[in-house]
Amino acid sequence: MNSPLDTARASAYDEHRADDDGETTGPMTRAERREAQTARILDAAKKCFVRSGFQGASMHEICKEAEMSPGALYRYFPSKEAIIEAIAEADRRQDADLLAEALANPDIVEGIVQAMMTHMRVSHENNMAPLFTEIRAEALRNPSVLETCECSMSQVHELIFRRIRAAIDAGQIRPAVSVETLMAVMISIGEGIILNDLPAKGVNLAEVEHMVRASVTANLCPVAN
Amino acid sequence: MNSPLDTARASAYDEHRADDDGETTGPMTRAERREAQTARILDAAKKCFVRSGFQGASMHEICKEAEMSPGALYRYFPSKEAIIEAIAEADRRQDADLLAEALANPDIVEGIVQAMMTHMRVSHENNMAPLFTEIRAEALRNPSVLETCECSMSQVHELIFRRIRAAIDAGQIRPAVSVETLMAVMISIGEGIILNDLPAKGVNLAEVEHMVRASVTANLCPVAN
DNA sequence: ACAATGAGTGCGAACGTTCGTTCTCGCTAA
DNA sequence: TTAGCGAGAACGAACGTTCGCACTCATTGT
Repeated sequence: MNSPLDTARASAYDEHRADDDGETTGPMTRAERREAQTARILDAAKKCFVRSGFQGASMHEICKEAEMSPGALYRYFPSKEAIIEAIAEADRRQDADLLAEALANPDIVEGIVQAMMTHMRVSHENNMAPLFTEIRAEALRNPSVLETCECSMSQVHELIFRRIRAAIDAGQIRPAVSVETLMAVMISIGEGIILNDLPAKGVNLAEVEHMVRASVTANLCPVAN
Repeated sequence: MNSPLDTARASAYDEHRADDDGETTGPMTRAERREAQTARILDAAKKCFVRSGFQGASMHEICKEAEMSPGALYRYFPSKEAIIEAIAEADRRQDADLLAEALANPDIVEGIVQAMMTHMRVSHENNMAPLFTEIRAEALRNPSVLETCECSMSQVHELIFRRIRAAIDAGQIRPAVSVETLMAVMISIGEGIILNDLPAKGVNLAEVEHMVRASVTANLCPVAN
């Protein structure tokens, strides 16, 4: 009937190059711009997902937050699902890296304590707890998000597992239960602490650390030196 | 233009009275039938919400699961929101009752251990873990669900708080941290264990109980008798 | 040096679908 | 007789996504 272009058009191709911070921005290459726009979308989507949930946030909402039209956004991600996957994967990878780093501590008890405490602190500072909650819920019914979680976590799982086995063989600790149970429960404890975002509730973090250390110590049963 | 009823209609008013189990069902009063239908809807909705999430499940999906038309369903609940609230409230109330019962144990350490273990077992048996995950996520952005959670949990909170204070005053336990931190961390641990649905992962529950007891004991520091 | 090119990018109306909800009417039970 | 219940088509709104076109800019041929 009528052409899709019979209305006046705004002057197009507005630049969005980092006008948020005062950074002086030189010219951008194609690739740089593409990367920046992708990050812009992920940033906006994260905000929307935290605010409204994966299912509750609409593409229009994300577009508005990213100050971008749907047509533009779809140049970067083929679907809403793809954005969800990208965000879930980035979050899980960041978590995994964080845990791996903390667990590098040669003292296994301190490694686990630091992993939990650092994870908790970083999650709070970056406002990740709501996103983590959302990802957990989504993983229950979205196979690709589930796989992302299992994949990134299996590395950490494997890491802790070997560390514990080595410590047992070296006679440093003598847990009363199987390594499988030890890991399952300690991971559950860690996740519970992260999800509850204790720093946001004004809980004394030094005391939390004391409790975490007491729990880990009680379950790993380090032998007296 | 045309009347909404110019097509053939199925013979209406099918009875749904408990044809699922073999129970012989006598005549039902208006009130009984109303209650049964309400329960039928909540049951179906719960299944759908577990399967698809609060936002992902559609009213049509719930209607199909309940074998009921939208028109019929809306006689019992004014909106989808109302169904979500009803389910969240029932779930939280059941949890609160369960915890209160377990905490009645005069031995405070055993009371807390039993609260966690029983809660975990019941959640698994009734397939509540996914629903709990969903409710937690929904509470992040749905004020009425949030209020439901806080209301039902504040009773349990108060209960534990008083029990711990009394035990401290009686010299039975000597925790190293404040009661507030003690509760926040122990509740986090409990929730982490529930959410992870350890029984579904084949974890040895006796060992889990051993670990939970070790953690609680280590943090409450019961004085030697 | 510069016009021509064409892939890359943004816009935003519009698409078809599905959503939560309403409506009307026939049927049932009190 | 009548108030309540159930069916299911239909509603407007909102959804995720697509479309056609305008515009930009790195590359290319001259």
